[in-house]
Amino acid sequence: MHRLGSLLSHKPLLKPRTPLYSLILSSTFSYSPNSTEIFYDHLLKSCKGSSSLKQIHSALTTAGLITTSPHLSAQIIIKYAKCGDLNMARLLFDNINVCYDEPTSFLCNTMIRAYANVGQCFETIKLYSFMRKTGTFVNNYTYPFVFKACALNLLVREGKVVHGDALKNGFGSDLYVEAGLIDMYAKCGLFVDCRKLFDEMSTKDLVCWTAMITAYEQAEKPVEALILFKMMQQEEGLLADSIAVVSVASAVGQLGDVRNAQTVHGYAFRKSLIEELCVGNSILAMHTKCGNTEKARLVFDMMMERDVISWNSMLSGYTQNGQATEALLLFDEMRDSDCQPTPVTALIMVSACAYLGFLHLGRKFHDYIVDSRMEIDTNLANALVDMYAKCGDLEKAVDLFYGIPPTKRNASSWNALISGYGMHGYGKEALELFSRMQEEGVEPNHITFTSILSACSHAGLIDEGRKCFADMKRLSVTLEVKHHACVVDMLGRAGLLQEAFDLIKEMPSPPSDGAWGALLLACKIHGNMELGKTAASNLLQLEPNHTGYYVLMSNIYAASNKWKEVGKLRQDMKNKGLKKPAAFSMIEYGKDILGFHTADQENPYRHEVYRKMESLAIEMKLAGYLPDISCALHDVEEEDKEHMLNYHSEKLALAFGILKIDHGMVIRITKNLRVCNDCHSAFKIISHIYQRKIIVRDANRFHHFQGGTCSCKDYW
DNA sequence: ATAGGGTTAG
Repeated sequence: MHRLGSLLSHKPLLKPRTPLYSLILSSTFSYSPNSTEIFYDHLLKSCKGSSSLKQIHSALTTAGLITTSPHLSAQIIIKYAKCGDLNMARLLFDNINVCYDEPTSFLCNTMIRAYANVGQCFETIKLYSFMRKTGTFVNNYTYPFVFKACALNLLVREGKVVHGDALKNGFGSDLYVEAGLIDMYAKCGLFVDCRKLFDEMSTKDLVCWTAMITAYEQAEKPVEALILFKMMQQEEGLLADSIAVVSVASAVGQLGDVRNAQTVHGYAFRKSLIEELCVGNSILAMHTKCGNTEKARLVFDMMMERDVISWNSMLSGYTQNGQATEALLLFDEMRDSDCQPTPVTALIMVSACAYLGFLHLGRKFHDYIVDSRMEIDTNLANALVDMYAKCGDLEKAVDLFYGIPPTKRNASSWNALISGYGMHGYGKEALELFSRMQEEGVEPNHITFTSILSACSHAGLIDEGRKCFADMKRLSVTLEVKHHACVVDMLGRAGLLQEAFDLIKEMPSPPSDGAWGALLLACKIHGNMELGKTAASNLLQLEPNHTGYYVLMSNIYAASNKWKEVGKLRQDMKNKGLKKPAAFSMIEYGKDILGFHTADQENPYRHEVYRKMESLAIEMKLAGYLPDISCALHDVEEEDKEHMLNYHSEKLALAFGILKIDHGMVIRITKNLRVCNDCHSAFKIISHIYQRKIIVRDANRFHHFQGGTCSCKDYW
């Protein structure tokens, strides 16, 4: 930074020439190549690869053209720069400059461009300074390169100095220079300077508008971006080109605005812009961010060509919209395509496995990453830590975390590990890690606090959770609604229903469905029908079509034998066309993942599994287990309820595990819905009777059953 | 003979 600053403050040895002088220069020396030059020019233009370039280079040297033809020397420098051989380009540049009395602007611009394009700001600025020292005319071609280099390296100070030079030399109202400046100020985060410059421009072209729109979009101010886009169309009558569409699509995606998405899509279609790869990609990503994977897939299927960004966008679109299975299927297609997966692809697929809880598949992707020698950067390593934790293999998650070099661990790395410990019920460990994270100088963020609060809730660490919440207020961390919801959940599960309700009433912003939902769940666990009604009526205003809340409330009524109320809720659901999501449990068996529905009639193992379940029921009773029939929803005889409980999907999966999985092995089960009270008690007893370790994942929490107890100490 | 604005992951 300092070295660059001193470079710029150098007084030029020669007075820089004025624009007028350059005009004279360019008209006097207007260039026309001879036939030899045209021949070599052609050769250079058609040359591909560095070996043929070297051949042409030596031919040019032999012919003595390198030092006598400014055109050809510039062309070969451009070519070397494009091949990434900046050193050779520079060597040529220096040699040529020795041969001429003064370097030419064109050659310097060419060299500056080469440096700017790869972000070598130090060399860019050195060369700019060299031009000024030697009195080489700095022109409207030079500035955009310098600004680009400054933008890429966030060198605001240097950029401002060059900005001043541009103004002094009369290039302040060159559209190319101004667009470069807008972009530079935006990328450096100086939005005020950026907007001021933009507003003060007498004429603005499409590029300047797009640069300003992109500035807002990148700063996650999509509303402002769209306002500006409307102004551009209405006040200036400018029509968006493909780059403008890409930027606007991104803003619409941030808003998740379905209607605008349709408008942008329609525009891109009518103007045939959607046929361009990058436009197609951005429209695709826009739809997935609006939650519309079907539309996105339609765009994807219609694309004439696809690059890795198209594939990655579609894959992540599925994963983020809860269609991880679709992502897995699409990945198979990708492997048959001519697109090679990148570390970003791997990251998406690892998150898909995390979402599904497919440990076996997650391991396979991990192997795949290692086998294909993909670079595992911090992001990918974090995703792997998260995946192993969410798939139930906490030890492996911990291993991988410590494999990340301490200097490379960021907040997300710590968050993945902390939430991992929290999910598995290790609240004390999560809190310890939280302290260590801060000791090592990593700033906790809102996700860290969510993980910590939820860890306290899962482990029943009420006092610690309260303390943490108080600390957050003290540390002036921005308390979000979701943090309150975590505390409501913690208090509620612990049976402190009134305190939880008070917290909801005290919330600074209107309670989210998450907060009321946590309270409703607590009411179900602790059988509080009155408060449950309050929670449910608030919830049904916020989320009238959320099936889960209807089910919870009807569970509460059912537990108190209020069958009329249960019937009413059922009728409401029917009228709205809502269906209770089917309970579904999966168990890992060797390399397979086997699924069980409630009272499964199609499972190939159902006969032996049902037999085993019947004998398990007897064994459990002998060990003192009492069925918790409040978990059976149906308005039927007690005995039948008991019977029905035995066919909950997770119990069937467990019976299968006891039958088929070798005794020393952990039984891993994943359920899409929360495990019910009765299954929870049953699993504890079975873990004791059969001396098995059982790990169950439900709704993002783990239960480790062993020796008759559960890691969650019944705070679940 | 050289130029400015852009898409995926977290």
